[in-house]
Parts: sequence; structure tokens; C-alpha cells
Amino acid sequence: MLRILNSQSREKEEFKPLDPAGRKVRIYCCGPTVYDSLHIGHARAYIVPDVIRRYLEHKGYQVRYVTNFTDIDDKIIKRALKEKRSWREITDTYIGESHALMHRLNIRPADGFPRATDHIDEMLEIVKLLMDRKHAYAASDGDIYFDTGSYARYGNLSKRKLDEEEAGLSGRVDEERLKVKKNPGDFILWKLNKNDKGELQAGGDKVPRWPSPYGDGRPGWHLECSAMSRRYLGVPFDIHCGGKDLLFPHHEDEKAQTECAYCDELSGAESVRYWVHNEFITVDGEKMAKSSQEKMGRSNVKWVREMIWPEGPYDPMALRMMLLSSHYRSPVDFSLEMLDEATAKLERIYNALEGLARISGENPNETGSWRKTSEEMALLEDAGTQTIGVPLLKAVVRAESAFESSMDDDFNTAGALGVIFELVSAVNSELAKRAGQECSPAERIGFQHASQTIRKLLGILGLREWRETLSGGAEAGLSALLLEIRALARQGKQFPLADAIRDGLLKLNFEIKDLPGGKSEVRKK
RNA sequence: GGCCGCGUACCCAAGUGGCUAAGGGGACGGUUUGCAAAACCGUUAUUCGCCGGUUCGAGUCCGGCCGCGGCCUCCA
Repeated sequence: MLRILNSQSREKEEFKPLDPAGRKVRIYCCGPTVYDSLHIGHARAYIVPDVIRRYLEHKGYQVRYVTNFTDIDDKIIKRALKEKRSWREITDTYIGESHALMHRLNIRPADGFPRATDHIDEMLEIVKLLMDRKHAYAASDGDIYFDTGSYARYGNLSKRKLDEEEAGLSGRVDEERLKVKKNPGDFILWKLNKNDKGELQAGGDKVPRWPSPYGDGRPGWHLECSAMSRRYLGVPFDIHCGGKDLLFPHHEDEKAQTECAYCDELSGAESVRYWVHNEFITVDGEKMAKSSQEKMGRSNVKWVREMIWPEGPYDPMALRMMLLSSHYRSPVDFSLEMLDEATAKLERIYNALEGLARISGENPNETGSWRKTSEEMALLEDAGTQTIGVPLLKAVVRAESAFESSMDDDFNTAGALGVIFELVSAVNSELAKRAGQECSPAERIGFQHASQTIRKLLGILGLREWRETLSGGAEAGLSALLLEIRALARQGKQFPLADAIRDGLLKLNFEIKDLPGGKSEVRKK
């Protein structure tokens, strides 16, 4: 039984889809505001729903997953003005980069990636509904605000009582805006172009605007998520993901808007069934706020792009492994040591898989079908009765069920990884006993079964099944040639030459590994 | 001030009141090896920030304290 810690109830609740048939699950995740490159906090925020989606699919659910790009925001406009580029150029650049990085991190593409600016009409529809229902008002300066005092449930997600909040404590309140609002917590739905100040006003025509019944302007934050989640998932939907900082005010506001605008469709229900919030990644014990960019810029550990291949030194899967090694609701204080450890973890798994492939004759480049023929199933049973097979196949069975138990407990990926490593140890132990020996057809199937199980579990966590090998072309050709020369040197006991080749490649960040059975290979380091 | 989270070995980290407190990294000893890597075997928490309480039994529940962090109007 899958249980999810729901931020709203703050308890682990049994997961039951809203779908009456119990098959379809709808998930929404707040995507990035695209005015800058993605940092490792983003990586965590998008890997979490990716794993949730993969696990739910593993459990047989049919998942529809949507995540957005917020491509209209004051920060985007400011950045565009500063760089003397159009805001479209800025957003297109970072949307493109986001897709590329998510691909590298093995985050499966969502079923939809809607952009805020493609949904202005939907947003204005919400504003109209809120105005009609008296949940919104035009302030004295013409901006449209949501009236938080008009909705009794406001605050029931973040458990905040408005009168207990101290407005302005975050130091981000605009004093002038506070004066025109009915309640300090009221937030902008539609911002008139003419109400810009400072840099934005100076931007003139370069500041994007859309016509509306309230005057030319742009939508407020929060509105895009209400509009796009309803359009692509409907109301209500099952799971809403996002970083913990979004819980308030973003999700509280989004929820209020949706529930007030679409109260007919919801008829009293909450707009989201399970709220899932991931904890932060800190660096040196502090939040990687975008506001402290200068500090982060110096420490050189913030940007995903600079950390992972091809630009950075780390396998993207190491970053993924690092993030999955702790529970998504635990804070992580990032360090490069953690990435090094994660790299070692990956190595351990891939070494075991390659050991299995060697003994069982699997082809690592084939994703192989999971389904075994009845003949193979019979052999697998035989393998279970053979001395070598018994402990290993028991370990496989135990791992599959322990993995599921961990993941069922609020997606405990750290526990699930522990399970994989226990299986890896069992595999290595068995392989060590069989070093240099032939195995029977039954045992071969047994080893393949262990390999397939490990790879299946890796797949649920979104970790690549095999070590990334050198792509074809010159790199692969040259390294093969060097290996050949080195093999000849070793045969002739010319070890200084053999070592010169290995040391030389190491300086170029390639590593030669001599494998059991006399073969060698070159890997990216 | 309000709300929330965290504190488990040298480091990272899991742990649904109950058999010996997962797992990874590191370190040390042994096996294997041209060397290296990988891998195997073994060692590395009588104890879970501190103090009380509930219970036959607490890392897990309750209370207090200490320390660290987050949110409280455009942050993942």
C-alpha cells in the first residue's frame, strides 16, 4: 500500500487516485521561472515528480504528468532589459536549456510543457470568474487583487492564520502596494502596465503586455499554474509537486484562486488531493536563494550545467544518485564530496552489472525484454535449486519486495537504494565464488534474472541501466587503438610503456580498466 | 512573534515501539593482481543532540531544553 505524506494534512495518507476506476493519476509540478540557468535545487524539484511518476507507472497506474514554464515575470523582464535582449529571447534560451538538462538527468519529458504566455486567455477567464464572484477587486491604482478575506479556506494548506502573520517580515513587501490592498495577504491577479516603477517603467515598449478588460498589463504570479493545471489536468487532480518554498504563498494562492473560480466544478472539494513538497538543498548550510547568487556564483557548485557532462566533470547520473540518496523531504547540504560518493555508488552498481553480463553473456547494449520464455522460466527454477543459484535468487526476491516497501513508504528512495546495494553485494559475492568458471544454462538464466532485476529497479529510480560508454567516432576508435598497443606491450612485459598509455589517458580524463578475462576498456572519468 | 523541518559512526544516510540500529563512502587488516582498478572476506554505533516522562519494551510516542535551517507577498 502506497502512502504519501500530504503537506496539507501533514500526515502519511494512503494513496487512492481520484479516478473512480482507480487507474488514472494526474500530476502537476510547478516548473521554473525561466530567467536563469537551472541550479541543483531545480534538479531535485524535477527529479522528485519524475520518480513519483515512474513508480506509479510501475505500480500499474496510467499517469498524466504536466509541468509548466513560467515565462512571464518581473525578473524575466528585468533581465531582458539589463541584457538588452527581448524577454522572448531570454525565456526561449532557458526553456531550451531546461529541456536539455532534464534530458541529461534522465527526467522523462512531461506529457505537456505549457508556457504561461500561451495561456493568457485562460488566466483572464479566471480573473473574470473571480471578479464575478466577488473574490477579486480592482484596487485604487487599477490593479486587480485576489481578496484573501473572501475565502474562508484561505490558509488551510500552509496552516497560516492571516492575523498571526507579520506582513513584511520577509523584507520583500512593497509598502505602496500594501496601502492599496484590502488585506495584507491579497495578491495581484492582473497588473496594469502603467503601474510599473523604476527599471520596468523605463523599459517602455519592451515590457510585455496583453489587452484585458481591466487595461493592458500582465498576469500575476500563481495565476498561470491555476490556468494550466486546469486546462491540461482538470479540477481536481491527484498530486501537486513543488519545492517547499512554494507552499506559501504560491500554492496557497494558486489553490485559493482555483477553488474560488471553479467552485462549481469542484463542488466543495479541494483542488488538489495530495500536495508533495521537496525540501531544500543548501550550500554551506544556507539556502541557495537566487538572491544570494553572488555568493553561489563564487562557490561554483550551483549550476547543473556546470556540474554535469558535457560541460562539467560529473556523470549526470551521479547527481541523480546523490539526490535520491536522501529522502526528498530531508534537507540536503550540498558538497562536491557527496557527488564523489554518488559517483562511487554508481560505479559499484555498474561493475556488478558488467560482471553479471560477462558471466551470463548478456549484451549490455541491448535493453533486453523482461519477459522470459517458458523454457527460460523453467531454467530459472532449476537455477534456484543449484548451489550457486539459491542464495542469489533468494536475494533477488527479497530485494524486489523490500524495494517496493521502501518506495511505498512516501517514496523512500534512500531506503530503496540500500536494497539495491544489498542485492549488488549478493551478486558480487556469488560472482567472486564463480570467478573463471563456466556456468550451466540454468545458472546463466539466474544471473541474467539478477541483472534484469537490478536494471528494472534502477529504471524505476530513473538511473541509467548501464555505464555510459564512449560514443562512436574518433574517440572510440583511438581508444581501441591505444588499448591494442597497450595489450601488446603487456604481452611483451613492457610495463613502463603500458603504464605510460594508462597514465597519459588518465590526464585526459579517460581511465583504462583491465577486466577479468584479459580484456580492457576505456571509460570517461 | 506565527508556522514548519532537522540533529543516528570519521563523512553521507535509512529506520512503520519489539529479533543482532539498513546501505554507501572512508579507514585498517587479509585474499586476488605485472602494477593499478574492480571484487571478495573481516574490523569500524552496547547506542541514536541533552534531560525527564509514558510503556513489559523508545532512535521511534509525549513534555522541556540546546543547536542548525526554512517560510511569513514573484524563491525549487
